[in-house]
Amino acid sequence: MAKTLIVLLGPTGVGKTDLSIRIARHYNTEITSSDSRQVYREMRIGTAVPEEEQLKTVKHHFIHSHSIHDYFSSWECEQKTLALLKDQFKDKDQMLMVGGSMMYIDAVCNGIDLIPTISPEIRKEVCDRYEEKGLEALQAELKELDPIFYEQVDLQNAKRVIHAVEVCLMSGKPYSSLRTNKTKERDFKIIKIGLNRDRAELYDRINQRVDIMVKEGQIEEAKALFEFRDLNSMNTVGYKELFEHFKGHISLDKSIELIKRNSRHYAKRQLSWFRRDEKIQWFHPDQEDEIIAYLDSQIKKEA
RNA sequence: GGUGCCAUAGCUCAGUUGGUAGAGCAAUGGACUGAAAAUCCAUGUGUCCCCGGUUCGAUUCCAGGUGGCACCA
Repeated sequence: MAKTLIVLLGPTGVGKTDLSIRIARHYNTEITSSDSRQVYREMRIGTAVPEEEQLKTVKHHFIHSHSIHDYFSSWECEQKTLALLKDQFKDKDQMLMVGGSMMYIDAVCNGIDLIPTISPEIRKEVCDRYEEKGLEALQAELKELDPIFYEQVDLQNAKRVIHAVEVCLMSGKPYSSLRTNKTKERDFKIIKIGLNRDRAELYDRINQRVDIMVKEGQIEEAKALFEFRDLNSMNTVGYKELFEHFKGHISLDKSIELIKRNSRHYAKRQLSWFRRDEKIQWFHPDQEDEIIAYLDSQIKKEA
């Protein structure tokens, strides 16, 4: 039988976690996470990590596996997840991957190109130049270093321009020459289940979830991490807004309102990314039986 | 009960000396290759409270009604 990776994806707050437990138990398998924030053990309430009970019921991987001080990226996600799957598929036919981080999912399913990790020195150098001379200077630099990518990139997006320049400097090659645009072959089958619900309903759930997080101690959790606010891992919805409040820039109510709005925006961006993936079969989270039936039929299909 | 003010987008409001309207926020669509819960781009959705009157034409002016707020009883 072909080994199968079941991917359960969808926007934040849609209800992936609860369903994932049922699916994992149905196939008597474990869960690997594709969530760029739940990997960090210092964050619990604000990232809506699965409940203790759920973690006990089904073994999870890449939940709280790293510290906010660690470097983690979609490349690590791809490498580590593939290694885990290789190991798990020795005695399992199915594995379940759950999470909403678009690029992480993409990295595992399709792979990403080999690009050098940017050294802190280069990152600082390029970011400083951006601060001092502005976006236009970096655009001009990119035009010199990689005229091909210069034509493709969204020039208004400073992060993209900065990163392209960094890669060129780091590798000594044009960034575009490292981008193969090829999908990597996997030696396992992939079935993608997308969860979605009515937009108003989704936003309602998101808003309510934020209120619950606050009740459960999100403010205290964020306060304890305030000193690490400059870490990239702390550039996270549910924390960065509270940091603004701690700095005295906005009221507590305003920061909570912003957490809700930013979560909604994130959900919208996730849907926008997922929509173009034709391999995703979409369901409402309540359609548990339909989902299991669909998975069963797909697993059998090519076997 | 009386007087005054207000009623325009999902919300807060601006505006039209009479030619069917626009800001902020919210919202919507999109992009995305090692920071991605990041970052960037685009988009105005409307019985201008209701009913009459004046007018070629009323969201705008006038009368009445309804609702809200304030003050006086």
